[in-house]
Amino acid sequence: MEKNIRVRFAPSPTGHLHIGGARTALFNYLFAKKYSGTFVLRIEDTDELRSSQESVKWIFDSMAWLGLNWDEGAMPDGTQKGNFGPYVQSVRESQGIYKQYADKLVKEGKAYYCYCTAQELDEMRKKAALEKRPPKYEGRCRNLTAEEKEKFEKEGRKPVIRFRMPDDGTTSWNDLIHKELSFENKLLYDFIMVKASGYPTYNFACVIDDYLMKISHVIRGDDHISNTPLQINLYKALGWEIPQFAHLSMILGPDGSRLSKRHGATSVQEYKKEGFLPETIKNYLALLGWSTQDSQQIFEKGELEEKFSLEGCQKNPATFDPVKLKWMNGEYLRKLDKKTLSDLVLPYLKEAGFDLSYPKVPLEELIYLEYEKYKVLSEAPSLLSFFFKENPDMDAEAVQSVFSKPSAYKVLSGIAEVYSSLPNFEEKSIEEATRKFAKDNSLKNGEVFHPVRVAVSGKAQGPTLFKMIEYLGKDCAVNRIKAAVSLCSVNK
RNA sequence: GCCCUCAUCGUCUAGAGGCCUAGGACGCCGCCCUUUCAAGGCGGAGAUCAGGGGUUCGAAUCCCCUUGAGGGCGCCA
Repeated sequence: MEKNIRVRFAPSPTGHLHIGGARTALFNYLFAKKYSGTFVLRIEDTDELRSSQESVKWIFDSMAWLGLNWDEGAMPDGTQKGNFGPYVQSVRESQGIYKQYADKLVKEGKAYYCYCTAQELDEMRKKAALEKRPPKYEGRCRNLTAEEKEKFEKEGRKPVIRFRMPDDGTTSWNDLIHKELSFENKLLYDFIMVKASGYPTYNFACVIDDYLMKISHVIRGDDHISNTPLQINLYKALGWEIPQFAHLSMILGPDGSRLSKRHGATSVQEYKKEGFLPETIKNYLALLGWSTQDSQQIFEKGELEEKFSLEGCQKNPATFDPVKLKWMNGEYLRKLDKKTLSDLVLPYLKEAGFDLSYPKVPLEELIYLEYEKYKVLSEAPSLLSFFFKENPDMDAEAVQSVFSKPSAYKVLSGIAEVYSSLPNFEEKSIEEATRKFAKDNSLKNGEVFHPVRVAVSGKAQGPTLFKMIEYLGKDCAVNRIKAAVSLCSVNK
């Protein structure tokens, strides 16, 4: 690869970091890592109405959580890191950076003031639609005379600055993912560079900044393909070198439409809250639109950074599959050691309002008992609840199916005796005693194990039985079994 | 309406003219392990490579058309 690879992620702070945005950030990050380039974070807050400081913070938080650290750009503490700052467009605007280039283009006749109002534009579009013409701006203000301008100014109209698009020829580029892409200039339109408020628009600010920040590769979503010829013409008008472009495919929801809120969780923050690991999100997102030649699924730490390439990127859109995401999270969760898993699960138990002081054994032991069950961290409370209270919630179905067996009463009353006289209340001795009880009473193991499990945990399914009983402790286990005796429908 | 893009199992994908009677992964089904649920192991179903034309000795792979899907046509980004 060429030297001085510089890429950027340029989110607009109008909400949480979306899963699609996170993927764009990830691909830029991976590309930079792969080629030892520089990853820049630029804040594109030129939407005065929707941008917010809060959103900037959310984006920083999500990026940090995912481990997508940037080498240059706006930093969470408000500073600007790097030699091409500031990296916040509103700040750049206030320094007159955009104005300077807009003025230059106007002076050179490559851009012009347009006095059309929003309402007028709207009417023009409606009329065009009615007449089955493309709804593009027809260049009404392209050649305004000084008198006309003066007249508009007197009316108090605030002009915008439009780029004067070439009338003929074609604009094409060799997209790193899509190969040759080309547009006829006559279909392009005189886009607005500077709004009436003096703020730059996306298409304008983006080009100015990518150039000034020496961005070598613009890696962004497919939805920007039609903006690209506009931007390329701007580069040309300015006489600037055009960067490489790579357009990533979109992420679709299960119904085939663009992933959005109605498909469920879409922000990185929501996935974090649900209990997905950042490693999972990174890995899964990487596989959405990219793959290795051997279709590798799980990547160890650092592997993505090493194996990523634009060549492996898919042109067609990918459907987001929450089921596979969960499977993958389970894979990552199972690799965690006791301590790490426990630290991650604890907040969920706290939030569920559990009495964490109730269990007599270390919490990390309890948590680890079910380690291969978790798909997302938020499932932990329901899996472990019976460890944290005097009387477990009894699952009606389990009670019905297990305690209605003729042998249940005998088993539970008998085993309660066995357990209470057990000197060493440990997994091994509990198991031995339980098996012996079954044998002595000519019962199948299952006939004994099942009712005991339900009696002790309230559920038909759960952790390995004897370890679970040990962790509950003798008193607790015996009490629960005794209490369950009364639930047996056949009393003999 | 116009422009652009895309098209391999339900889903993510491998595949860059013969290695493909199309491979992997998720999900699904079955078996094994097992006190349960998982996890794990093994096996299975599942794609005439959207359809139709070409090119070629030979096409999932190249070309054209059709169809379908997505994106854009904002003083949003």
